Amino acid sequence: MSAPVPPWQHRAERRREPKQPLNVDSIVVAAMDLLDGEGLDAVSMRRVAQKLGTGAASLYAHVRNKDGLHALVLDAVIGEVAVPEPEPDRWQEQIKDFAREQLRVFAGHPGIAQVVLRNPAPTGPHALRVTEALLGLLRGAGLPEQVVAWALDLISLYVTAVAMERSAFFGRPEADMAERMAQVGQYFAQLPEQSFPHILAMRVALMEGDADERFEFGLQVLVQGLASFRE
Amino acid sequence: MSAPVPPWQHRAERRREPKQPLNVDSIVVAAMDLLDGEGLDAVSMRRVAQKLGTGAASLYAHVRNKDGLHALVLDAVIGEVAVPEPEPDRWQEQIKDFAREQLRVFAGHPGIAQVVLRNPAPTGPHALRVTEALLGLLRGAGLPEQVVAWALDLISLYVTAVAMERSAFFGRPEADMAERMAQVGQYFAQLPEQSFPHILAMRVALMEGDADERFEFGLQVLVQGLASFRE
DNA sequence: ACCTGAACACCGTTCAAGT
DNA sequence: ACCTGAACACCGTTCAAGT
Repeated sequence: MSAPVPPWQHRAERRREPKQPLNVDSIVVAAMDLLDGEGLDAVSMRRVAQKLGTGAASLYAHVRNKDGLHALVLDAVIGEVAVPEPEPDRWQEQIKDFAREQLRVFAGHPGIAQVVLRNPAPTGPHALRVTEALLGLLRGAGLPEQVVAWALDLISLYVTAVAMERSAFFGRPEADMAERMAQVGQYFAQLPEQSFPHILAMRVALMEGDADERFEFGLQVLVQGLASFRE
Repeated sequence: MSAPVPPWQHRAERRREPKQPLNVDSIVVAAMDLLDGEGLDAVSMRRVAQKLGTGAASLYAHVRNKDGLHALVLDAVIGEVAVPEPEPDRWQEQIKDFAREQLRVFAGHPGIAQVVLRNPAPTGPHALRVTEALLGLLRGAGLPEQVVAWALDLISLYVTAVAMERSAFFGRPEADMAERMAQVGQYFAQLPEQSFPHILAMRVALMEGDADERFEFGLQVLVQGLASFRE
């Protein structure tokens, strides 16, 4: 028979938090907290473990490795993407809406786009749901089958790349996008005209438009380009 | 007067290499060697310094930090991109050729595309040369000025994103792209038909085409989409 | 089966000290 | 001005040992 544990020791053992046992869900939640607050670089095995009151080694019983954890976080993020019911008459606008929605969600989790670009063709449950929905939109648009299949990847790639560009400025309030572009504008203005006539002539147009306008332009090019494949 | 250095000590001091003094060029060359052989992740301050027979701290007299070094390497890579003389009659084909050339160069330096996505709008001397040339192509195409300006970014973004996707498979001979796609195909085939009718119906088309065919499809969508803006 | 601390082999960057 | 070693504060992953 062992002596009962005195209460001050009891409390010392669980002083941090209720310390429920580890599981995949709590790991993903902790990882998403770090992602949203500090960006993808903060989602390290050690930081996530620290947030859960344990050591990095403990996570390996629940996730294969850091890439596996990032893939789980990515699917959780994709779970936030709302998908529409197809209305074939307005397929162009629906594709744009879908792309805007996906960009909005990705932009809310800075750096997550990088996981997509490093792990092409995600196959988590939520990614499948979104793929199915986007295929539904494209198949109602009167496009050849092969165009539908490749357009799926092309649209995702465009949205993902834009999302990654945007999160490049995360956590740098001083050197934010507007200021950076102003600096580039100054720089262009003082280039030698003989070597860079086009850049100098286009100097104003090159700086025109905020991030959203540029994204919209790309969407317009995409859907117009796709429409040229209609049968 | 000090005694002359005995020859065995003299040799001991410079036993590794001729050990010419550090400078930016030799640092960039060493970094590119690592990049080409092992990918961007190998281009660390410590590995580059090791290749030059010194310590990481010594590099900071010549480059601001790791991001600065990566930016210098990026511009050196862009220096390999050949640019054409504009022939306005075949602007669509010239834009495609330019994109193919840029992808070819980026693919030869695995991971470099990531530097572009993290540092939008590169302004190194070679980047300027390429920008000037691409603007020349686009301005001869009869597109509105604002379309030319935004198309410049859009084309670069597409090529960069594809390059990054491709280098995701660098150094993994086993899980190479073809095998990965075959696995995805198997996975799609066993999905429940009620939940994923579009994916199942499109299963063959989704797997069709190699990386180059998909890139060409995207180029076609881009130039067709741009052409819809002609005045 | 799950959890842990310690260890291993890495990082980027700073700094005082040397030349 | 340039170079250096050591230090600091981080990494991912493995492993023997615990429960």
